[in-house]
Amino acid sequence: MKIVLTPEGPLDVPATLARYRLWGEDPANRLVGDTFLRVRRSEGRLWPFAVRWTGPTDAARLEVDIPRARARVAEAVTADVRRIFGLDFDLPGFYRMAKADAALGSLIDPLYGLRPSLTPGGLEMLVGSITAQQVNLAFAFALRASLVRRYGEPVTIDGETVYAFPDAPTLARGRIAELRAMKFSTRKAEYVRDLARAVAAGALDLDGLAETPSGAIIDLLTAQRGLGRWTADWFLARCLGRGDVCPAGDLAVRKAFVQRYGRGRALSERAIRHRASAWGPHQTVAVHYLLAGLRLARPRAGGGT
DNA sequence: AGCCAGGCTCTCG
DNA sequence: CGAGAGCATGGC
Repeated sequence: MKIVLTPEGPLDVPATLARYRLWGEDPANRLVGDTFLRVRRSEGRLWPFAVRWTGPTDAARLEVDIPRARARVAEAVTADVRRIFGLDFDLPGFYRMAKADAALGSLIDPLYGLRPSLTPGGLEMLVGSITAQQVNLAFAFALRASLVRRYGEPVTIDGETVYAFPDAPTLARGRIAELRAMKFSTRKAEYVRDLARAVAAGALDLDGLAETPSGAIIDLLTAQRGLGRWTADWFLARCLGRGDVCPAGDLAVRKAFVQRYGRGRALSERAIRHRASAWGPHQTVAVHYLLAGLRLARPRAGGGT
């Protein structure tokens, strides 16, 4: 089945998807030329799909191809695509607000059409965060890639292999020694396995949080060993797609605030949250622009986040 | 060699 | 509480 999506407002696909290639390969989110490949789990089966894009930033067009799928699966895949390409963020609204902010205003033009890319799977998002704790992102990508190749399920589409991210029961059965061999620290291996166990046992329901207040979600997640405030903030922003989030503890976010708002001086986490709160529902988008702005300042930088 | 990477837990004062 | 050590690896 083929579906066409036309975003409201601008969409720069290469900039939006840059995070899937800037620091390494993600076998569960593949970029092959002008095509994005991923797998959806639905009705107990795996449904690989391909997304191609055409048209200019102001009139982008996404063509989704889901071989052999029927309406129900196609609907679920469409929801995934909307999240991955950040289609539900109000970019025009963000730009109207950003014009009044000296630092954000200067980023509109060079990053026009950049959207936050959301991760459809809650477990995938959290495991990704665990791998990224405290280490450089290239190493984090290598960790995640080996985990996906070892525990995920490969599927072929368009002659390419893309992996379904491992499900909770599979990860829950993972051996610490095996993860250690993949260069996970013992701690991170435990965090991943224990998180997967909690999800598999139904003790932690990551799919039923749509209506839960952010504060309650932060409490819920940080009660799980291995998940702190930083992880919870990014989960709200990049998994649930909430707009009013600023991961103020994030090293790169702090760096961006020093650069744009600190006049060379570091801002406290508190000060960063306070300043970001003025952006209201556009905080998540604003933070992504600030992060991409960091790379913009350097030569040969991409536009991703 | 030594410090830093888009953190988190645990311990100790 | 807040501060500080430890975690494991790779890049510079």
